[in-house]
Amino acid sequence: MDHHHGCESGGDGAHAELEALVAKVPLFAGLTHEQISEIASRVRPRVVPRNQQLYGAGDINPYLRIIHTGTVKVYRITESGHEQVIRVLGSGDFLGEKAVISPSASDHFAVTLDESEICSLDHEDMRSYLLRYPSVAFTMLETLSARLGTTEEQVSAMTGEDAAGRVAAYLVGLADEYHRSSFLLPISKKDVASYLGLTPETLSRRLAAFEDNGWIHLHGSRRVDLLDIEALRLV
Amino acid sequence: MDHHHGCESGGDGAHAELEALVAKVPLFAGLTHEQISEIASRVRPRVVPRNQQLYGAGDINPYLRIIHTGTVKVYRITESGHEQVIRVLGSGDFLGEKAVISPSASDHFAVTLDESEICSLDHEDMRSYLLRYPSVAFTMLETLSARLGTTEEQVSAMTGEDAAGRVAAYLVGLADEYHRSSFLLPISKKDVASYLGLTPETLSRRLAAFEDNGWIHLHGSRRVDLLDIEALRLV
DNA sequence: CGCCGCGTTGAACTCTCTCAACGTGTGTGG
DNA sequence: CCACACACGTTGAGAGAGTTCAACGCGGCG
Repeated sequence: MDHHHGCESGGDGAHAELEALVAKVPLFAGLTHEQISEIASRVRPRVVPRNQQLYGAGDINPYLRIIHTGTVKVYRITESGHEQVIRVLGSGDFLGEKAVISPSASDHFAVTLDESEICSLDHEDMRSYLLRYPSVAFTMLETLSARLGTTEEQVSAMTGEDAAGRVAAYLVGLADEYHRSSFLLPISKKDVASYLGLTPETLSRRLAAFEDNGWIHLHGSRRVDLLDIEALRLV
Repeated sequence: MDHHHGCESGGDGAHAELEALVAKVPLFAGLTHEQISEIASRVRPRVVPRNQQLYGAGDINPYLRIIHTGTVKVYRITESGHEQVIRVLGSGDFLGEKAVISPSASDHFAVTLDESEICSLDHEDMRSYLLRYPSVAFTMLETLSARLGTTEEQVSAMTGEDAAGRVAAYLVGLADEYHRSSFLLPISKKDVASYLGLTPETLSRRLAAFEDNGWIHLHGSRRVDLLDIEALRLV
């Protein structure tokens, strides 16, 4: 009983372990034990090292991937060669749903930022779950709908807010998400800049200005303390 | 058989008409005749005059709306009072799905641009169809996934392309959609500017520059002829 | 027929990007 | 374990693109 890749050492033990993992995935919340078990039997768990590309533009990527631990960055390269970070995924999130829903070559890239545990599901299997288990489809609708809302807000922010406004909103958003006013940036400042549609230089200047105003405090290259959230909310 | 406005005047005739209407909606493609009939019996058709607001930010909007004819503009007002056009809907499109999927106050506005025939579905009913008819949920997933892709591209375009590039891409996109190099803008130039994240002044200047280059020809306030699509594709 | 909003044009301003140089830290290989 | 290298991050100065403000012509809806 020892298989090669990572996770699944033992027979029943590993399977039970895998079921527990699958049961924790929000996408599969609300399924019965049997249904979870069925899915777990077809899932391929894997430990992916840091900085590994999961797929790139042009790839036909046949898997829905679910992140158990770690972080994944999804980005796109524009025609002008400019890198645009689309979103950052963490525990419980999934990616690759587009390939499941409407198979076609991917137009973006996905890379791990930390060592990550990721489960892969063949898209034929996933399709069958979507059609057989309405709650899975419904949860996926919830997720896509929420993601669409976020992306639409991003569009508004790009044109409606200036650099300072976007940076401030981003920091306040992180504080809300973590329920803390001191936190580590989930991605490098370079990537934050890309996500906000700014150059690294501009981001650096805005952060420096916020610090001069006494609104934030920067520590090391990732830690941020928000000292005056109200001031930041007012842009 | 003369009904006032398509709606619910007569008995069977009107119902059969309504079924034919529902059967044409992409969202309900693939359903059996009985299922279509069930949905048709719960649908509320309505003719909406031009420039009528369907719902606004803050409203709790309990309907999924399906557009049979006409055009609807969906937009958002940013904190700074800036209007941002999110998308423009036409025949076969639906809106209000967010209220169905995760009920909450709307954060955007929807207005008719032409007189439009629009069917409303109570969100409890729609929820039940989503859970009972997997193909409906799947089609909705397809739609949301495609819309998400479009919106993500919009984000990239906002930061990766300059004004000329966005205007050119928009014009070429319309030509592709209509399969014609001469067409009418679906919305006012003011709204086009908002959609592209520009001021009306900048849009006007870019269009004038394209016309000077002999790439396009403007006629009246809405008609556009593309004279050199290749030049436009190269930005 | 009149009016309001759309669209256009002009000129000045401001914000961000670009280019460049320098400091830092992180990961790697000797 | 240390040294080096490369990518990240910061700071400065300059240029360019889009916005803003203002005025005016035009057209469509009431």
